[in-house]
Amino acid sequence: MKLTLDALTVLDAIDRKGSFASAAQALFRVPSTVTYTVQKLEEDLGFAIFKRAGRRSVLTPAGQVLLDQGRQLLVAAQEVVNSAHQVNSGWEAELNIAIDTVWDIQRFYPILAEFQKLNSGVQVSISEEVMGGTLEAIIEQRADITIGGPPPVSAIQGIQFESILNSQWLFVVAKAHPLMTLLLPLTEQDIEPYVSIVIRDSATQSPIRAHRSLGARPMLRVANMEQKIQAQLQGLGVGFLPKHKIQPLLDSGELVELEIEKDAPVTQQYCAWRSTNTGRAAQWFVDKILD
Amino acid sequence: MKLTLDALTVLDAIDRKGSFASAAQALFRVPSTVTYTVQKLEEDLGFAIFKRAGRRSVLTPAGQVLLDQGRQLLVAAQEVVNSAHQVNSGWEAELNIAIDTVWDIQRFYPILAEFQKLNSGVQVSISEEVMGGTLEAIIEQRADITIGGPPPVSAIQGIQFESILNSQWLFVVAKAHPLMTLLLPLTEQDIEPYVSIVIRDSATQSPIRAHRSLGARPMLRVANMEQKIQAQLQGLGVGFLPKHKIQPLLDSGELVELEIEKDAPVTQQYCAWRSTNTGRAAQWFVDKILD
DNA sequence: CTATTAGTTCGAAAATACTGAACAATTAAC
DNA sequence: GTTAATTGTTCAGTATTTTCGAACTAATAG
Repeated sequence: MKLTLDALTVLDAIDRKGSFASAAQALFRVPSTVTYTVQKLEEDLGFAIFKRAGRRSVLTPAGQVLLDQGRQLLVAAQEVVNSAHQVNSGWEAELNIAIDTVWDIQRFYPILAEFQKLNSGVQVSISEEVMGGTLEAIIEQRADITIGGPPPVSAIQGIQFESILNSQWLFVVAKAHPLMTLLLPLTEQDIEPYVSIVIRDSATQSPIRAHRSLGARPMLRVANMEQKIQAQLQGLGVGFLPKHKIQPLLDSGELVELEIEKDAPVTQQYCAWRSTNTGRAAQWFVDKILD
Repeated sequence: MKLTLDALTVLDAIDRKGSFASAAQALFRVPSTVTYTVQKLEEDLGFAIFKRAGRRSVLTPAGQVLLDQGRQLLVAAQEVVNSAHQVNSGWEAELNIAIDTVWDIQRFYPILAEFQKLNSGVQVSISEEVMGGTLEAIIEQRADITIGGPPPVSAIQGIQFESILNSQWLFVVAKAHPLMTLLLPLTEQDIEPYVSIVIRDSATQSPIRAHRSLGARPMLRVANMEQKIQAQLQGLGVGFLPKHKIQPLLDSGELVELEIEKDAPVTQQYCAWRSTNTGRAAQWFVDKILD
C-alpha cells in the first residue's frame, strides 16, 4: 500500500479547484509537481485515477472512489492529530464518567459547570449506571471515573478506589400505606406481604445481585433510582431508599421512614478511577469529588 | 498537518515488536532510520511520542493516542485502496438495491445466488421500501437500483426508468367476509362501510399518497405488503392486492376476488437505475431484471 | 489563425530519507 | 563487579525522492 496523505491532499485540491493548474497554485507548487504526484500515485496503486480527455482530465470511477473515501481519511487523520495534541496538552481528549443511580446527577452539575469554565477542550460524557454497573463500566474501560457504586470485591489492577459518602438507607413507605398502622419496629413478617421495589441490575455480566430483596417476597423491578422513588411514592411497594435522595419527600411527609427490627443498612459508596490515567481532567474531577 | 501513513506504520511496528531495533528489522530498515522517522514525526507534530527511559523507550500518553487512532487510520487507508481497486476492476465496491414491497423478495433470491457465483467481490445490500420509497431511495443515492415502485412524475436527471411488470391489483376479501353475500359487481356504496387496509408510505419527504384509499372510509394503516395481506386474510379489512403476490391464497380459497364496478386498477411497476453508474454489477442486475 | 490555457516531459537542483560506523546507556550474564 | 550484549542515538556521507523551471504538445476560444 503506497497511498500517502499528501497525494490525497493533491487529489482533493484538483477536484475542488477544477484543474491541475489551479490545484498547483492553491498548494503553492508548480504544475509539473502535481502531474508527478498524480502519476506516481497511479503507478503505486496500479490503476488510472484520471482519464486524460484533451487538456482537461476527469476522474475515473476508481479515482472518484479514491477521492471520496480519501477525503474522509484526511478528515480522520486531522482528528487523530487533534486528539494527540489534546492529550499532549495534559487534558484528555475525552472523559467518561459513570454515576451510580443512588447519586443525584443534578448535584454533579455545578462541578461540571465549573469544569467547563476551564476551557480544557475535554469531551465529557456522563452515563448513569445501576448497582454493579459502575464497577463494570470502569473495568471494561467504558468509564474513566465512577461516582458511587459498590466497593471492589478484591483489588483490581490499575484501578483506585476511595470511599466518598456514607449513604444511609431508610425503609420508607408512602404516607397512606397500611404498614403505618402497625406497631414499630416492624418485623420481617410484617413486611413480607407487601410488594418490594427493587432496582434491576444494569451490570449484564456480573452475578446478579438483587439489592436488599429480603427473601423471596413479591417484587417489582424498576430500571433506576428515580423510578424506584416514584414507585414507592405512589404506594406501589416498599423498600429501602438512600436518605440523601429523599430528604425533601420525608420533610413534606409524602414518604415516611419506618423503624425496622433489623439494623438499617449502611452502604459504602465508592469513587473509582484508573490510576494509570495521568490526564488533568480525571485528576481534577477526582479531587473535586473527594472534596 | 504533517502526519504520514508511513510514520504511523513505523510507530505500529515499534509497539508490536517492542523495540526500535526489532521494528527496524521487521520493516527492512536500519535502526537509525527508525529513530530518524520518529524524531521527524515528533518535530512535525510538536510533541514527544516516546519518552526515552534508558535504552527502552515508552509511549507518552499523546503517543499512545496517536498510535491507537493511527492504527485505525491505517486500516481505513487500506480499505480505501481496496475499494478503489475493486471499482477499478469494473465491479462496484458495493451495490444497494431497493425493492418495493409489492414485489416478493424471495423471487429475487435466485438472481442473487447466480450473482454470487460470479465472485465479483461486490457487497450487495437489499432494502425493502414502500410506495414512494424506492423513488426516494434512488434519488437520495441510498440505492443504486430499484425494483418496483411508481413511475417518475417527471424525468429525473441521471436516472433511467424501465417498465418491468404489469402488476394487476385485485379487490379481495377473506373467505368469510360479509361482502361475499352481496350481488356482484360491488359498488362504492357496498364497500364503504368496511375498513380499508392501506400501506403507510415509507417516503418521508414526498407528498403523502395513501394508495387506493377510495375516499374517506375507515382505514387501518400497516407498514408493508406482507402485513396488508395478513390483515386482509384475517378479515380485519378489505382492499386491493397485487395478483402475483396472493395467487396461492386465491387458489386455496382463503382470499376471494370480488368484481367491482370500477375497473380493477393496473399499476405500472418500474425498475430504475443511475445512468451514470458504469459498474458491471449494476448493469448485470438491470439486464437480469429486465429479462 | 493566433492567443490562451492545461497538462506533460525532462534535466537539474533541492529536499528528504536512508545508511553504516562510532558512541553512550542500560541490562543481562558470569 | 566486570564483561558482554542489546538498545537507541548521533553524524557525515550517500541515495532517493520531490520539486522546479523551461520547453513542448494539445485543445479551445476569439
